[in-house]
Amino acid sequence: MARRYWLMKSEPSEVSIDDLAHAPAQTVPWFGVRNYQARNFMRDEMRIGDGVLFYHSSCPQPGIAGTAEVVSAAYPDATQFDPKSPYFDPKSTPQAPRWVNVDVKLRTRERLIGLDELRAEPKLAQMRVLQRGNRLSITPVTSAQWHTICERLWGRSA
DNA sequence: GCCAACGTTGGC
DNA sequence: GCCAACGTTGGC
Repeated sequence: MARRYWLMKSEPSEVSIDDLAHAPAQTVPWFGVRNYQARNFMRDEMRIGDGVLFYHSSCPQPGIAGTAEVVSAAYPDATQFDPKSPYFDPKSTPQAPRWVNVDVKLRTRERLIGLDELRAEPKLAQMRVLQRGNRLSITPVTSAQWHTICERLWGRSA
C-alpha cells in the first residue's frame, strides 16, 4: 500500500516538537484524541511508515513545526483508563476500549511554517487545516501537499 | 476573552 | 430520528 500523509495537531504546552525530540527514542504515543473521526483515521487508515506533519495549535505561533512518522499500529490509549488524567473516559473499559492511539517518532525539526505562509501558497489552498471551521486534530494530507511543504517551503527533499 | 464552527448529548 | 442546547476547538 502506498504511504499516506497526515497532519497532526498538538498543543505545544502539552507536547511540543521539542518534547518529541527529547522523548525516549524520540517517540511518543499520540494520546488524548477524543474525536471519533480522528480516532478512526488512526485505527483504520494509518500504517507504519506514514508521514506526519507536526502542527502546533492553540499557541502564540500556530503552524507546522516539523515532520514525524507513524511507528506503530493503533492500540488502546492508556489515558482513557486513568481517573487522574484529563482524558479519562469513565465509559471506556479495558475490555472495550473506546479510544486508541498510534506511536509517532520524530523525523525532522524544521523552521516553523505559520498559517499566513501556508495560506500564501496556492498549492495548499485545499489543505484541511486551512479550511474555515476546521477543528479536526488529525487530517489527511495529499502527497502533493506534503511535497509542496517539504520541498518548496522547507527546501528539502521529502 | 471573543466568537464562529462543529460535535455530542439528551428530551421528545 | 429530530433538533435545540451545550461544550469544545482554536485562531485572532
